[in-house]
Amino acid sequence: MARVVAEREDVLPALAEVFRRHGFEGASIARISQATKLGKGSLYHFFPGGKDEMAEAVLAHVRDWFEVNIFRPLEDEAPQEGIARMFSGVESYFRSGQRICLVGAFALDETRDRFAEAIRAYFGRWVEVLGAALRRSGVAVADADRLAGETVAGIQGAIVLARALQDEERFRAVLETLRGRVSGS
Amino acid sequence: MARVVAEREDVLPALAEVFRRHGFEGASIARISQATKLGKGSLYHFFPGGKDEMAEAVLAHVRDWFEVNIFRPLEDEAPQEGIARMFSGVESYFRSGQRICLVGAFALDETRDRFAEAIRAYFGRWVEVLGAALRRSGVAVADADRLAGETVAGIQGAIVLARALQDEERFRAVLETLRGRVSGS
DNA sequence: ACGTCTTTGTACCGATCGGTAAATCATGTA
DNA sequence: TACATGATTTACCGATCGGTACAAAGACGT
Repeated sequence: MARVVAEREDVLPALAEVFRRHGFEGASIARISQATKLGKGSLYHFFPGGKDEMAEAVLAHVRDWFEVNIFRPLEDEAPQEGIARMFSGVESYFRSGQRICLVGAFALDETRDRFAEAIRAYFGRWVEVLGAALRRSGVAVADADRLAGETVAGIQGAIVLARALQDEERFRAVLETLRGRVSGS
Repeated sequence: MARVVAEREDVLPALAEVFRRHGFEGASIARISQATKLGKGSLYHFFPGGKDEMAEAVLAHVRDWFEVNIFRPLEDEAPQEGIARMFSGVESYFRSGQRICLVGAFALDETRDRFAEAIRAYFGRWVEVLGAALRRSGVAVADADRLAGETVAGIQGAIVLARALQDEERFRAVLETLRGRVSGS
């Protein structure tokens, strides 16, 4: 009874990796079946809505992870600590740019329209909660939102750049610079 | 005789749009045929190498545009002018984040491996040429490369963020901030 | 008008696509 | 042991995938 939910949850990380590597269109059911070690039958048993439901579940799973490990600390802890936790959390989560941001990737092509709400919620909350932390740390209200947007954009761009140049040091360098921006000025 | 090349060139913008909207895997031959108004026969006549050759041609075409409109001005003009031209050029080229960066999108999923050289060359040259302009404008050698990377990453991230939030004002705001970074500090 | 070379439309190929259906298997309970 | 319920395997569906073959049509110099 609890096992059904548990097993579905257990598959989400592998499922997420397929979507990350191949994108929504490139993630074929055959590939998903292989990566999750679940046959087609089981797959459609756990996700009757097909690929769309799988992607939706993965997006929710990612969102949950960020909620617990990034967003909530930004809200609850002291600004400096929350922000420091965000940078280190992001760096290890994205494996220095070797692992991409699933939500960011979905935002780029036409699959964005299919999952518009989940994508908007993820980035909207990130910018909002980081902006609030910045305000609490003394950044002027007029600058906080702009600085939050610059930072989130910078992280997403760092992933693109690091993958393009195949240089994870570049990812760390950009994040280091961003870290200086939010604590310095 | 010259017409053959000319027609192939004429199709590249429409071809690029298909890859932009659907990604490499999502850009089916049927969709490409429809967008370019070229039948399968003509398509494989102009691009005997199939989809891979089409994508390669599009990447080269994009590269050429940036070479002429962004990279070379950064090299040839005064640093401030070249940089200003870069920002305004990028803003109109990406249509305030409504149009994505094809090269950046390719860098994210597994199609990166297929076109690794073209992708690396594009971003490598961008960072390099922007870094050189920054050095000429007086930025310390130690900071120029880092600032260039931050800027290019910021632009890529701004596209992601603007599309995710469906807010082109956000794109302009991030670019405005980046503009201040490279001229200010 | 002719022959040549480029361009196009169309039919077709095997493979794979996402998804369905139903039979079978495993498991826990009464 | 008998039964119910959840989980899995397997075969199959029509549609579409990327790509090929080839003949008809068009363009063009002579």
